[in-house]
Amino acid sequence: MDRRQSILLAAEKSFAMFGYKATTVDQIAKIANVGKGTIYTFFSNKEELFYEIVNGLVKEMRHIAAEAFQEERPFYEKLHMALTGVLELRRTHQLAVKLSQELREYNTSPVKEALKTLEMTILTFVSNELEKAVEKGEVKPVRTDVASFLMMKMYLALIFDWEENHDPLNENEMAEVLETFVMNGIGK
Amino acid sequence: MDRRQSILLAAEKSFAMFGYKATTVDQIAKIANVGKGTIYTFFSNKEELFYEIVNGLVKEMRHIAAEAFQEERPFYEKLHMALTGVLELRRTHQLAVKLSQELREYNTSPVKEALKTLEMTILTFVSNELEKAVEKGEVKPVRTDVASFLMMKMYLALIFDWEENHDPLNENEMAEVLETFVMNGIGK
DNA sequence: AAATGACCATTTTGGTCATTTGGTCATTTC
DNA sequence: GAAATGACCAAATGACCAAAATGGTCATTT
Repeated sequence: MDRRQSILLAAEKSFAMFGYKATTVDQIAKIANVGKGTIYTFFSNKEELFYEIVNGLVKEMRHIAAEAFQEERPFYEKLHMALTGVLELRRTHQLAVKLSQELREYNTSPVKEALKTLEMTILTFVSNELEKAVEKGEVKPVRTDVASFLMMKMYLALIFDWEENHDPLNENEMAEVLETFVMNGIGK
Repeated sequence: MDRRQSILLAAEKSFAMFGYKATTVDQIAKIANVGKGTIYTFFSNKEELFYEIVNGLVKEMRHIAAEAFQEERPFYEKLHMALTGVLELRRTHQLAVKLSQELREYNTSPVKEALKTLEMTILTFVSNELEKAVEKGEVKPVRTDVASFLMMKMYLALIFDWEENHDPLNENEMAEVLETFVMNGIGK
């Protein structure tokens, strides 16, 4: 079996199980059935290997978002599908979950980078799509960078923070209030 | 001078300078020119004393928000003034700033509580005012709990997180995009 | 009756040192 | 001879422990 591939698989498994800090290169080598040195012929160090793994997640997210925006629908429906899809992955994917926990607990610096990358990926994607929508005249002209930032923050807040202090919302309740703020506002 | 008062003053100064963890009861006593035991005749322990101080901040915030909402203006203008005012205090008040730093660095648990209280205070206030506005017919009917949560999160995000990865916005740029999302949405 | 600080149990700190870790490279393998 | 390996090393980590500091109490003082 492809050695590089089995290293990546082993690393993904270990990072997802134990996080970045608690994963040792030795361990990855063991799981991958590979000498430790071999890892360093494919990756220059542990951190690079880690980013390679994270990059997989990034691609997965972009894929989900891209699929949502590919459909023939109103802008907001596509946006909603993309953001909920991407953030649901972010919320359930074992690696992503483990990394969030590690960040809270240890502030591991490469993990911070990684999660920031994930967020930036989503943001960039949304920002581009919003720009297209503005150009097509589907939505009002707005500062797309700020607007997409706010939209993502709203989704993040409802999906990740709401339940901290409130009873859970069902999908419809969430969708409804988000649509209000994004598309119509609460003004009369 | 009133002993209780001078203890509170000393505590506020010390918490604001060094944070909760790094402030010792001995130190407070020294600054207040008071025996350590005296502190325990007024406050049952360090934590309670701390909450007393935090409560001061809470009151200050409520005052700022209440003043904003007292004016005779459209709902959104009052909301904007209240939130920017309150969050500006939160962003500049030495104690609040120090506590945020302490939370990031040490996750000190009473500090976490305290900052959560601050956030809850703002949220409750906004929620109540929004409810009034809905009843008066000034804004659309919405789930006020979720709506106020989202509005606060938007303001928090723009005021505290935006500059992490972007060039600063001036007041007008901020106000403009926030008004769009709160009152009008980006839909045509 | 109110204030105090010496006192105590518990926690935190600072420093040491054995163990572990990321990374290298001389040797082995195919 | 190119690729793989694991023994090896310097650096980082964390278990350990003595010493210091801390929150809180209470017998004594004011």
